[in-house]
Amino acid sequence: MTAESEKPKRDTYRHGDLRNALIKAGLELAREGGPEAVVLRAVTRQAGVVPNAAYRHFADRAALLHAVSQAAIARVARTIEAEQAALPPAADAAAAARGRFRAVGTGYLRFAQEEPGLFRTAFHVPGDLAHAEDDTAAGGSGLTPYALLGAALDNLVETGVLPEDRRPGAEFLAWSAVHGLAVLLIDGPLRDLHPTQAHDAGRRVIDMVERGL
Amino acid sequence: MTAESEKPKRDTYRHGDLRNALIKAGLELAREGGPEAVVLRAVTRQAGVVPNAAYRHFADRAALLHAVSQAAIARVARTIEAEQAALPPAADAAAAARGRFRAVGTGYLRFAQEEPGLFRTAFHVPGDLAHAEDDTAAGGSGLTPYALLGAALDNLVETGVLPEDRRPGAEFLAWSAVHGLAVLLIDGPLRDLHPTQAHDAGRRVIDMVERGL
DNA sequence: TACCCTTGTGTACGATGTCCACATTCGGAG
DNA sequence: CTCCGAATGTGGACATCGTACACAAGGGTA
Repeated sequence: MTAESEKPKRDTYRHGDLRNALIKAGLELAREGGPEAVVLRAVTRQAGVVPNAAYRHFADRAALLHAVSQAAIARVARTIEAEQAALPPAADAAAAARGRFRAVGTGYLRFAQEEPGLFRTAFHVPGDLAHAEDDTAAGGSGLTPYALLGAALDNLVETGVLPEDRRPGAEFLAWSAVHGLAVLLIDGPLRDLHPTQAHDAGRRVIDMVERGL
Repeated sequence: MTAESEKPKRDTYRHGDLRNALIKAGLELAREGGPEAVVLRAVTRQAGVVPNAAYRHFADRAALLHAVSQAAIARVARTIEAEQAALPPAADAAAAARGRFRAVGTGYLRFAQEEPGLFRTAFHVPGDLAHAEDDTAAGGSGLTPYALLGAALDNLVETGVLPEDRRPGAEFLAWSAVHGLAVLLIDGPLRDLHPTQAHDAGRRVIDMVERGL
């Protein structure tokens, strides 16, 4: 039991890239077990280093967790981008904008289901969403999930799908609905829904948002 | 610093009502600090009892936290009920049903803002929502928050405000939106919104739900 | 080559959750 | 009324955690 973990035995005294190694190990632990599984000692153990070594790169456990959280947010962004990239060609600009908008929600929800541990870590208290502007939380396009949502909404206005006067604050409405569903799906009563049913629930929520925005 | 807490010095060997005392102390700690502040040793300390005494009433810390969580959910229910009770008389049955429905969301959001620690504790992983049927989570009317929402939706159908074919699964839609906003308000980017603005955001989300249901 | 700043190590401390054996008391059976 | 077992609280111990402090190793630069 004790000797199951990797033992990346280092021959050099210096690690070379500890900071990233710690974040990587943190992501692995967060993947199964969520934020509370990101235990400082476990992370350093996995990196083959003594616990205190972490303090050369992070002020404390909270700082480490924050970095891991940012990395997780970046993965959310990537999933959304992938969802958008996989979209079939649309009839017109308006339809394209709608598709891009819906893909934000779909990708977000898909990530929540496929990687619940990372999802919980990504949006862990406090203010991970608030610092969602840091580029450490961005995906391949350099945009955070929040920024991706904003861009999609802008597009909706440009193509005339969404009236301009409804634009302000629209991200809060959309984000609220989709994030709320994600929580329900992860550890609420919709926890063990079949992926197909879950996808269906996602469709319904996004429908509601489109109608109600 | 250390000697600030109450010292309910017991003269009797038996406490008499430890179980409830522990839950009460847990609620106090959860109030400021959320679920992670419900520390077993701190709880027993506050009850004037040795740590191990808790194990006579709860299997482990998780069980204790669960009980505290249920109590917190009950408070959510009470807040919703109060919100509904304070409603002005409505013109007709349909308007009344609408009011009751909106009050569920308003009360929920109010609780989240006024008692963020308890709110986070109430809906803490895992499955507090799933066990939301226990009567330990019910308010004065004997209904849990979830049941209150369901009842309000039923009422909406009865009075013809909501088409019957839209009823199934409607609680998920409504709950998703409102809960998502609550999270945003508590530790998302809307964290430090003025209460008035927050209330406004709540109105907008509930509007969206009504339109989009 | 010599020095110093960065990075990793070792040891130690207080706090936490939980286990085990023991002490105290209440309530019912005789 | 007494005694005894079940319920309840105590005391001590252990592994693990986050973190502080002093020290060691080694790489970059003068």
